[in-house]
Amino acid sequence: MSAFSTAATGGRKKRGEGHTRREEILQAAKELFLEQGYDSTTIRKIADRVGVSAPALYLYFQDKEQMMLALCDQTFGYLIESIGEIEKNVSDLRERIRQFGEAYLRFGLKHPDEYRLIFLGSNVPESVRKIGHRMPTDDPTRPGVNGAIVFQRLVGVLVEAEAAGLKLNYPADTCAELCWMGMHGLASALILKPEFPWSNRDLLINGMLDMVLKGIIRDA
Amino acid sequence: MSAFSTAATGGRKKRGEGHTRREEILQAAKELFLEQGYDSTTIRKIADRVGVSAPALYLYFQDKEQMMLALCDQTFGYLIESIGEIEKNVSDLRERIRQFGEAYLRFGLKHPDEYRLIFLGSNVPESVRKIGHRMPTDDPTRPGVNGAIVFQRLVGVLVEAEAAGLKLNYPADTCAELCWMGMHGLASALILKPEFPWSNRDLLINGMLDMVLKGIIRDA
DNA sequence: ACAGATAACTTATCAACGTTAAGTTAACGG
DNA sequence: CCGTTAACTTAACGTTGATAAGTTATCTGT
Repeated sequence: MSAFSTAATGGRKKRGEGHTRREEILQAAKELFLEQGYDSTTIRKIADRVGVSAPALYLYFQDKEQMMLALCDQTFGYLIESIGEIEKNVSDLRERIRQFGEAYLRFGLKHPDEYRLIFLGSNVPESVRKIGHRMPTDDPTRPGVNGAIVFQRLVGVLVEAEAAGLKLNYPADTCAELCWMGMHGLASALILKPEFPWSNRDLLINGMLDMVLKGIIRDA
Repeated sequence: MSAFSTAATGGRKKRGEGHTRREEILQAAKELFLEQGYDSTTIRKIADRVGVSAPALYLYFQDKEQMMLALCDQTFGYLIESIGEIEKNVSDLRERIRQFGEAYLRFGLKHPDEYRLIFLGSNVPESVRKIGHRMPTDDPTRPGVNGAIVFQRLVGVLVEAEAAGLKLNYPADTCAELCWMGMHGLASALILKPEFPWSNRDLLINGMLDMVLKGIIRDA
């Protein structure tokens, strides 16, 4: 009776193998979320792609939202990684700030759907929208902290820069907020309105980075 | 049988008075959208508040989305008005740009829900998300152009500023985009994440305005 | 080998949603 | 007072996220 869908993964799992089903569900959900967006990705579509019934998903996730949270944490892990590499490789602090911004931007443009889901809350329940700034101190085991960690790293490098003698125009946290807001403004504009006749993308990126650095760090 | 809801507005309209019903629906929809957001505002809730059945709404609007579009146009009319006043009263062009930015920001913070709906597309169908940049040239009679007009005015003042001798760091349209992106980044951050421990709001606003002007206009 | 126990499912169902079809009522023009 | 039709209503459809309750298959202990 049940038509086998494209990525059905065989029959019932053996005892103790439930976690593999969980990963299959996450994989299918990720594909569908990226293909069709959050709203259009229904529980039933995910279940079909995995090859199980819809209620089976509720054995592994509390609800649709928790699937999204798990996926977002995963994707944002990649951004945290690349930020870690910049911290390791770029010693000049002004340049490090700039590369943070650029990495953030490139990440957003490379993963527009995840970016939307975390930082723009497009068609996502409020609790998902909030995970972009959920603090790790809240409860480090809860999903969704990875979005916030990115911001904390930015504050970190700014504090470090100030300690190293760079003159900031505002307190470090204010500077971090302004920096993030500038980057976020650019990212969200390009992501939300791709059909707008924006001027050259690299010109905008470099312009924004210059603008932010100039606005935050007192000129040498 | 039908329980009269809070704002029920009497019985059936007389012939030719349908447009007043239309306005009642818009008013109820506006209240509910602002109280509960787009998703939570159901057709049935709107109909209840007006005091009619749910399908009656479809006599006046094609669908839920068109109600939102009509409301957004209305609200953005206010911003266009205040921008018009700035154009009339502020002759210094650098100051005019700054006040444009501030007006935009204050407007966004005063009407966070409309802002979200137009510029952030939070829980709104894509066609609603797009009206923030729908060009008036597309079809001036269609609802939703008011969001775009705001941006065009910004381009206008920048072109004017350049003609008047102010030195821009980039082409005028690029400058307008960067300016808007900065303002939008700040507005959307404050609106989407109100529970984040932002530093002082006025400090952020002035900081962003300084940052943008400094980034766009070459120093005198 | 066989009897629970229980992980891993399914089928049936729910209430709520946006929307449509089709019928009803009431106001006006002649 | 009759017919047209604007202004509605009731009933229903197909989908959605989610739950309840039952079923099947695998493992453990004896």
